[in-house]
Amino acid sequence: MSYNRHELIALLRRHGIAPTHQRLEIANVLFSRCEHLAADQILTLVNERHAETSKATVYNTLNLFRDCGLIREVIVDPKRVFYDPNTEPHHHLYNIDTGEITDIPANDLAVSGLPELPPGMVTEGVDIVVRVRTL
Amino acid sequence: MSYNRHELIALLRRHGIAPTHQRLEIANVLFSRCEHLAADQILTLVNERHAETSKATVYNTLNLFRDCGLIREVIVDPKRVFYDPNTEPHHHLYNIDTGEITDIPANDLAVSGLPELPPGMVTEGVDIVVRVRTL
DNA sequence: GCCGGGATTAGACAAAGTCCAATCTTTGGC
DNA sequence: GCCAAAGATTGGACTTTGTCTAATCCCGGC
Repeated sequence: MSYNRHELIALLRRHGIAPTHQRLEIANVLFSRCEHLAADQILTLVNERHAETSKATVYNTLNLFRDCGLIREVIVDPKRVFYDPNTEPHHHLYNIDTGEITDIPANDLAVSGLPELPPGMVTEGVDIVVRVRTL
Repeated sequence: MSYNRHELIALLRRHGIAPTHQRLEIANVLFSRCEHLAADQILTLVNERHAETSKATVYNTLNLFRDCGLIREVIVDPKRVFYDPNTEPHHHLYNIDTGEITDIPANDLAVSGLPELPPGMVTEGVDIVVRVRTL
């Protein structure tokens, strides 16, 4: 799940996103590690060598990537949104002590007994969060 | 699920919470309707007739109620936390268009295929959010 | 009714995220 | 390769949610 510059450009183009400098930097940070990062962490990482990307751009870009299905939002911490470069169907393990987030593949996971949806509604997704604590 | 003043006092006492004026007002707002309310909505509702409860107290009280297991936090909207007076095991249906939150009883709902937890960790809870959209 | 400890308060503060208008880049047509 | 238009980026002000603090208030036990 690590990409070189050309692959990143292709990835963005495939999603209809113009590959600018800043977007490539942000995409690189996201896809070069398989972690769940918050906007402020991404802002720090992107500007680690040379400050060249603003806060506004980081937020714009993350929202854009999310809208284009390139990344997913993970909402487990009321303080901040995390971004997940893994768009395969999966769920999350959330350690409420450390804040650590781990993926749970959706493969052999099944939910039974969900009620019928009210008419005129479509399911957008089912998110499962297993909240754990260090003993 | 509606309580009179005496029942509310008993409810707080049972959870080891001193029943003050403001706490009773807040408990009343929470338990007299079976909705999922955010802190700012509770602040408004509590002060509807006479302004008598401050923002700080609303936040203090909600955190206290949550820590004592009187209410539950629902984290589905990155913008604000909702509070749920229903402490029975259940999950949530979240309409991403309207923001409406509905309970899904956990009775006949089962999740199979969850992986083993890493050693030294205990499950604190499993939250399922079905995100729906109005067609 | 008095007293002490816990509860409440206004308002300052903090952090996450949005908005804006000016400026800079990218891109497609030539 | 060059140019203009469309789109992207920017700093900084702003908003919103929630926390903190130190002063004041009030509840319950005596």
